[in-house]
Amino acid sequence: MLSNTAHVILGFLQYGPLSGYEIKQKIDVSTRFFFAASYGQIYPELKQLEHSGLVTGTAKARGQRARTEYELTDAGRERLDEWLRSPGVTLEMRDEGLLKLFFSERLSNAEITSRLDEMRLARHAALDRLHAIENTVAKQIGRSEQMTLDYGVALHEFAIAWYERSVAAFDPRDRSKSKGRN
Amino acid sequence: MLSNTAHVILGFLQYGPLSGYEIKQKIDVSTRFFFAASYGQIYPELKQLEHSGLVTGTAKARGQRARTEYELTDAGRERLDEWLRSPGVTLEMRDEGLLKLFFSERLSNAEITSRLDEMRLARHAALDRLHAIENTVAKQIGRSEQMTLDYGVALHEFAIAWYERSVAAFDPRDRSKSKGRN
DNA sequence: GGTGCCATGTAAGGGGTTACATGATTAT
DNA sequence: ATAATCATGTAACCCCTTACATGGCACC
Repeated sequence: MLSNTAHVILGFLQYGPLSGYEIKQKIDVSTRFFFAASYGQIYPELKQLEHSGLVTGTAKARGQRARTEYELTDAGRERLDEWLRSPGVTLEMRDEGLLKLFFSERLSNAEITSRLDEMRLARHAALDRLHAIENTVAKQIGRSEQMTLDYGVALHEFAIAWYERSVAAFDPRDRSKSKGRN
Repeated sequence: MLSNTAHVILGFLQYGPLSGYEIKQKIDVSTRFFFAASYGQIYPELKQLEHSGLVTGTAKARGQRARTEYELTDAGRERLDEWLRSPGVTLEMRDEGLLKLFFSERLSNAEITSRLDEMRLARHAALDRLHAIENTVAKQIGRSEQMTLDYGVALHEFAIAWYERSVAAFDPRDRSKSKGRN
């Protein structure tokens, strides 16, 4: 069984050879908001994928700077396709803000609306990052990549709307208090 | 620094003493959809929290069946409050279905709409579980707990609507294909 | 007497992050 | 010259899940 990180690597390699560094960059400007990965994961995983014969690494130094490009083998492409054609099972989320809200029974309305406001601002920041990505790479990405970006935007917007509704429910008279970005 | 799991434990203990088993049960019918935990986490964490003086365990056997009830110490309550009053930082999600969609550039429309349909059904199942919880415990839970349940329902409904819109975008003429639950 | 729930735990392993270490190259 | 970026990697650690192990109790 391959980890999801392994599948992400295979996924990016389907369009052509990449170095570990480049894969990390791609993740940071695309899947990051619903699937992150770090170097500490990527480099060892690449070696293991090579060991299993799903990718091959080729030394492609740039000047004196060492660099290894990886590309899919036939087995790797097959494995990727198999994964893509099977149902996606894991769906996890960890939302510390929501967790705090859940346990905030004893807090004041002001305190709770502060948390909600912070959550809203965090979502706005995430939205900004997505919009920035849209503006830089959106022209060169495909249909399904565009869809996931779209989902991200819609999701954050949904959350923002929900926070706003909740704040209003806590604080029906005073609508002037929410800080910034309205 | 306490882990989120530790905070969840403290959070549940604020309303009265509980055993590890009971904490796990509570998690499964409440925070589970945005924060899960297993026995392998809970029992060791309880011991560590006791070691740090944030909870105290008392043997409360039921007949011959061993049972340890934990309750918050003053330090534990203080620590919980501190956490509740600070901004919630971590917000992660891992959505394997979305990940597959992202890499599905080369798949057929039928294949992609299959994935979307599976995702939709999974969300429906999650919604059913939330509604079941609402019907059983909703009367005895507080305002902020109710809000998080609410969020869960709204979130799944948002996702379902998005999947439906996306399937329609792929398959504008044939609206009859989506399997079940319409 | 078996099934299912109550109740507690541990061992092994997976998956992941953070911090650190090293060095080349490019832009300012 | 120096900061930023390219590029690769490892060690330590954290958090968590799965599987296993044990046994009492209740109900049919």
